[in-house]
Amino acid sequence: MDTVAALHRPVLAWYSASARSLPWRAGDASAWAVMVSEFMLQQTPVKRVLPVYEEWLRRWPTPEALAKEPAGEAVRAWGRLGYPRRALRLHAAATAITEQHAGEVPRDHAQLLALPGVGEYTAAAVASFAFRQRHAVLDTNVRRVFARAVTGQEYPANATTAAERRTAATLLPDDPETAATWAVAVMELGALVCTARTPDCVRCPIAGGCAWRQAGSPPWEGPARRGQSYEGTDRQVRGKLLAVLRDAPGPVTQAQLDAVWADGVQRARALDGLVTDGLVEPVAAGVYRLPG
DNA sequence: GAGTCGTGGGA
DNA sequence: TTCCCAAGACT
Repeated sequence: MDTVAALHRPVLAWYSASARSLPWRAGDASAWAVMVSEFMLQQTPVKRVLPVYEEWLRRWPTPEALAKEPAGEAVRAWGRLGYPRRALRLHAAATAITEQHAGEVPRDHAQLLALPGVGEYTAAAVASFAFRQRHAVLDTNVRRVFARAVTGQEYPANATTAAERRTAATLLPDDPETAATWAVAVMELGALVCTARTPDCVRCPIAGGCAWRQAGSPPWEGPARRGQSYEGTDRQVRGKLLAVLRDAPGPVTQAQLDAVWADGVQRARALDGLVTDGLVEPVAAGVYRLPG
């Protein structure tokens, strides 16, 4: 289909001219560096990732370096990025890479997918960005660009569909190197131009062929996207509890934890969840620490 | 498949 | 100010 190939040139040209200079995109960025960035970028804005990423790569330049440290150090160094289980999983992935892959991030997509914390998106992203392989990379940005440009809807559905995978596969350039650049280019287009709230169609290289624009930019009529209530949830309590652990040099007491949330029932439930997840370790009666 | 899991900044 | 949501994974 010429209509397919016709999308490639303008998007690739736009990316060449407009891409952000990000450390994990530098020519000397290792596969490990790419993997660290992908874990951190899951549901987290680039701006907040940057300083933590730099610190992590300086401190742990290889999977082996991270694997040598207690998981709690990874959790502490995660700082306030959010979803701290990612730190635990990244540490576990580093351990698996060290023990099962001779310290080298695997190039094989299936082996990547088998690592802790690596799902469909991250496996494709690492294989594509770090190893320049041909994979469809479907993140929230890409899904939104395709929903608009191809399907003519303002937003994609909540969960990735088979139709989206077909679309992504169809649009993927044949040449692996070109496919890898295409993947990051579409993602960048979604992040900078085809944004969720107020797309900047004036600067969009494919606005002329965008199905959503051609349809008059109709508003989203699908099911309401689920909101993320936060205030008063267990997640908020977990965050407060873990912040106490992160900010303390060593083990903390029950009293220190009790001080951050009034509801004892909810507080106990949240703490129990953190212990179950392996983010917190009981050391003695009423004493807790980050995992050793 | 729907719920859970943090955090903070921009519109 | 309030609300939306930002390169998902896992159960």
